[in-house]
Amino acid sequence: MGKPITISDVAARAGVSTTTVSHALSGRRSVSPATAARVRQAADELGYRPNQVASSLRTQHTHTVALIVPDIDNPYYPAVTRGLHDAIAADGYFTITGSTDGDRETELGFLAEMVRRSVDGIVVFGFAVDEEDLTRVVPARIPMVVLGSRADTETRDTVESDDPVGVEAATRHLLAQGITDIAFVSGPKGRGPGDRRRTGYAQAMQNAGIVPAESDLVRCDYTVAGGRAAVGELLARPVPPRAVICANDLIAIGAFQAAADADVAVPDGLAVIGFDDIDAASLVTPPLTTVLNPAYETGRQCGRLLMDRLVADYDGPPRNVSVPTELIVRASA
Amino acid sequence: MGKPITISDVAARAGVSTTTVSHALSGRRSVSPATAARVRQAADELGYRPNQVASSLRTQHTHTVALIVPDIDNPYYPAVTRGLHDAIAADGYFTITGSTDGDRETELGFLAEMVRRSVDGIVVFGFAVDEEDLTRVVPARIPMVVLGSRADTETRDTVESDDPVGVEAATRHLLAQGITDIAFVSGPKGRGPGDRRRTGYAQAMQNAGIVPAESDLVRCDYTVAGGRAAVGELLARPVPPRAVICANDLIAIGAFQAAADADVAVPDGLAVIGFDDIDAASLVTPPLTTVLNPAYETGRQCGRLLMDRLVADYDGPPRNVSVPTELIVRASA
DNA sequence: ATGAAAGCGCTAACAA
DNA sequence: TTGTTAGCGCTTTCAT
Repeated sequence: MGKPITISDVAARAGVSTTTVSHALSGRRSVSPATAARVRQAADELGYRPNQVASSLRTQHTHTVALIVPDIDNPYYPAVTRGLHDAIAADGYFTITGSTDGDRETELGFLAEMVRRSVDGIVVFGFAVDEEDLTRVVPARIPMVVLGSRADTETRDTVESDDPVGVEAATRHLLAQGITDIAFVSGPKGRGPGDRRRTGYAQAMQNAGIVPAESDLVRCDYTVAGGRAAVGELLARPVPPRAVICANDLIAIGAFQAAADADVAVPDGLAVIGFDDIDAASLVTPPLTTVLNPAYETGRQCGRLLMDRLVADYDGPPRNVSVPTELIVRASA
Repeated sequence: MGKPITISDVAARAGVSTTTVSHALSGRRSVSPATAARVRQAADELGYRPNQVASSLRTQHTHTVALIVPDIDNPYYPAVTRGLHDAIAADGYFTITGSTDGDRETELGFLAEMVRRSVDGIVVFGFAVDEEDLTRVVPARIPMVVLGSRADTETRDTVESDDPVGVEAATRHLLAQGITDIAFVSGPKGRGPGDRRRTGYAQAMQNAGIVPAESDLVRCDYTVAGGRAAVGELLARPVPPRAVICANDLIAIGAFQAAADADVAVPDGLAVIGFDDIDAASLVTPPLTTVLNPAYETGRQCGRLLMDRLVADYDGPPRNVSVPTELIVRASA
């Protein structure tokens, strides 16, 4: 029980060389059926487990993919993780995960450590690292998929959900009901996906020939409290908007609270649309109309891009994958 | 750029042996300051990254911990993951994660693969594997922490949240308000944590000298739809209960819907208490009173137990850690 | 304070 | 079809 069994132990017991054991078990070279059987039996009897570390050192492949996210405990990322996992598990790859709090030093340190560990591929949700950091710290030989807007799409494989398209659909959904007085609640300037999402709103309004007032764009933190305050102010105006589209679901749920505060009914007094489709979206009252942020599919696409290079030997130019969002119509709009 | 830099490259450039480079960089043997400086400079100039796989093969330590969960996309597990991560990151350990869908073959396969990869420790949320599987597939030399009720507490390090204590507190919270007509909504018989949680309810009732009617225990799936149906039936009785304690938050949110269906107000007509404190618990209307399932702390304790054996060289008998739950009083009860 | 050399366990030329 | 041998890149005795 003390010493692990090695390939030599198996070779000795089967009366063959280690080479033959290796090939008998991996099937990478033909071995006579009789020998193969003897080897397998010896391996079974000894309870042999090939040492993957030794194999990795020799082959230079670890069958491991690193995933770097800001916070594994934020519901969006577990879904990505699951998608990635499902896309690579079939090829025998596993995921090693790092949660960085979006801190640049932590991101860089984790990237460096993954390089040391010879991971075969990397998926980065980089909040703080920039293109220059990536090229400096990750050797070009390691395939990498970059998410988030800081990626250089010319030189990197990237995956991105088409948030503007989803918000455009959301806006049209309101316009189709004759609602034109629509405000957009974005996140803090320059932080997070709010402004990118807003472009979909702007586009739809423009297509409808409507020019939103400056005052129809407001900002707050990506939180329930932020949404409640921001939409509260909106509703206190002499002419409050008839609908709000929010940069994420938490803000939208804050909008519910603001409406309750102001004795405004949702959706009749105020229509509310969120973004993400978090678990709570279908559980609140009324159920929230929102844009599905396809986290699982995003993770899956990351895995596909990586596997294409690692197992399918794709060696072409960088590819930029866009993952479709989808408007989920519930009761709030 | 093609070839990675190895320790020999550094040694050559610094004009010393690889031994000295190793020691200069690791500090495991004293090196003259002058030499150390030359080595560090050479390493810097070449952009040397020690190969962790080679190091692992030599030292037999991978600084990697495997985490096996049924579904990384279920909000409970990411929180555990985060706790584990935070407990081991300081010591330079990383986590490799597998999601098994609670399938026995998948669990076994993943365990075997982790053994092949020489992980230094394992945390298992095993739904399907039993004690015998674990001993068979995981060598005794690899420290392991087992969660979930199938673990043999005599021989294994285990971590478990004290769900019954939390539910007992929840029950007392109702009793203190003079509410005695309390039903408990558990999960399907023998599946999941429902029945263990119910023991806390039974205990509190007994302590109060109340014998719940047989009919005050009902069962349903751990879902919103399940809760809605089960509590719907409860409310349709000639004498409906004045309160329900639910085996998880989803069931409790289903109870909200059932109350709305029956035109019963929460909490005045029906008090509702859940379990877990999922994100949605504070977002629904009214905010849900629930028992906090300390997922993060659970993960952290797993990490501590492992690090004690891996880093602090603890070699004593198995330890069984109980993580405290906590009643979170909001508006629903 | 430093180095030579062995070897962790495996795979893959190359040879037979 | 099978074996011999040389490493993958590092750490660690053992010597000096």
